[in-house]
Amino acid sequence: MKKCQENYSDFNQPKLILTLAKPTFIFMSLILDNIGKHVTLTEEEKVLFLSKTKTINVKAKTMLLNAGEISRYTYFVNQGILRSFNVTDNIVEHVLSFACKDWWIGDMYSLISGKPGHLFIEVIEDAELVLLSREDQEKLFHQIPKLERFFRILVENSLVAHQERLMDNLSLTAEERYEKFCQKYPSLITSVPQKHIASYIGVTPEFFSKMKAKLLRNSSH
Amino acid sequence: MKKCQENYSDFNQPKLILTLAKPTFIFMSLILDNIGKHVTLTEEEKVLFLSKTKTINVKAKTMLLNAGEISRYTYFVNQGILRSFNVTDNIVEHVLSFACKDWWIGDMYSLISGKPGHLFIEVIEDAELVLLSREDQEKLFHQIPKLERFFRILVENSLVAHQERLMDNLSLTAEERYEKFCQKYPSLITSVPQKHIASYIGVTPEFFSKMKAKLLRNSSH
DNA sequence: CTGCTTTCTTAACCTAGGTTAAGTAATTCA
DNA sequence: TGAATTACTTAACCTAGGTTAAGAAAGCAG
Repeated sequence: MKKCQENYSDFNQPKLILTLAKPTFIFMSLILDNIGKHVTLTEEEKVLFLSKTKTINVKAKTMLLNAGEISRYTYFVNQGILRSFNVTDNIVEHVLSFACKDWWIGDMYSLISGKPGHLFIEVIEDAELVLLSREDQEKLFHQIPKLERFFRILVENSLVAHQERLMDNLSLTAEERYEKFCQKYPSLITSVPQKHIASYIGVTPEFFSKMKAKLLRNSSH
Repeated sequence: MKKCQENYSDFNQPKLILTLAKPTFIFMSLILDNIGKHVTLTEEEKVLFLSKTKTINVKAKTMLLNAGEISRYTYFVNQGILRSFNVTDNIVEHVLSFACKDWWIGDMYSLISGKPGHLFIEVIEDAELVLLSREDQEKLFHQIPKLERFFRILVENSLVAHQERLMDNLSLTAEERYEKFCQKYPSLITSVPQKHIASYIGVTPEFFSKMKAKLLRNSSH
């Protein structure tokens, strides 16, 4: 737990230091494949869609979005790891979601309301991201109705996942929630600081540490 | 807390005892007005949409959906109160959501996966409901793209609400969550059994009762 | 109106997880 | 490489909320 004041405030002046990049060749079709899981676009539609996106490289620790800012972009992860979280009492962080390769992340509240959001979005591991602005997204919904279908399905799935997590938080112990986390995000277990995992499942880093020690003790003997 | 076994099992044989009803005149346009909040349909589109819906009257205590069943319908509430909940260890209920006049409710997981769901949907107060089957809904998405837009927006809003509730559960006390509940559902405070409110905010009925007594004591003097 | 069922309350006791604090291991960056 | 920061662990103590149980109140069907 840390004072977020000091950590995030210096982000305000220099404004996003990032590298505009031609999408790395091996990732060019990752986002199209992702869309292809739910709808089939024509070649022309693919080109039109890609023309509205920007691809950027961002270093670990970059804060892509601060609470209180209006969010314009939805992010698709070609590579790397991000997290979104909020901060209560200026101190305690709560991780809302992680995003790794082939996942989408954004501040839906700010995107749809156009108001300042409550979320921070931070790069945990150097990342290559595809950006889609809400403005372009909505234009694309008119030009390519299949894209609106795609995002409708994407949001439906996300809603179901959030409903399940809500119920899990009400009915499972911290240990059981950790087990589910491990199933859902196996790749993250070792690659993000465990205090963020603790925050995601809803316990303090201290309790998480105690819990993990207990799990080890029980499994080894 | 009760054994759900006895309460719900008798629902299986007689299958939905309900009254097929012409939508009550005063509610005829409630669902159209609701849709009109986000998209504008032509008169023909309205007629087409309504032709795919059924309106029914259901008595309090009817179980519209049991966990383990495949859910075919999304419900819109013209009048009355419903709740959706799951049951863990065959005993403990967790309320996922309430729905009163002008709200939508359904088991999104089962609807989109086509698999048996985990939710029960129960009528708390005699209700008039508009039913839309997933099958018809998807046909309508092709015939009236604006309807797909409407549901995309509806689900986006629902996602934001669920994200906020998730964060609230991680960061607020039971008392603060109750306060938020009162703001969000003022009409329910007195009209649903308070054990359901306790469940919604994530505490036991006993603790809820204790908490309420404390609030009263503090406010009165 | 009456008995039965469901809901609500109260109270004593319990526990999962939080807090504080201090020390140890990793990272990071100069 | 080594000082400084950040992350993790451990342990003693604490508390919000759970559990169990029993009685009171309120709904409701006959």
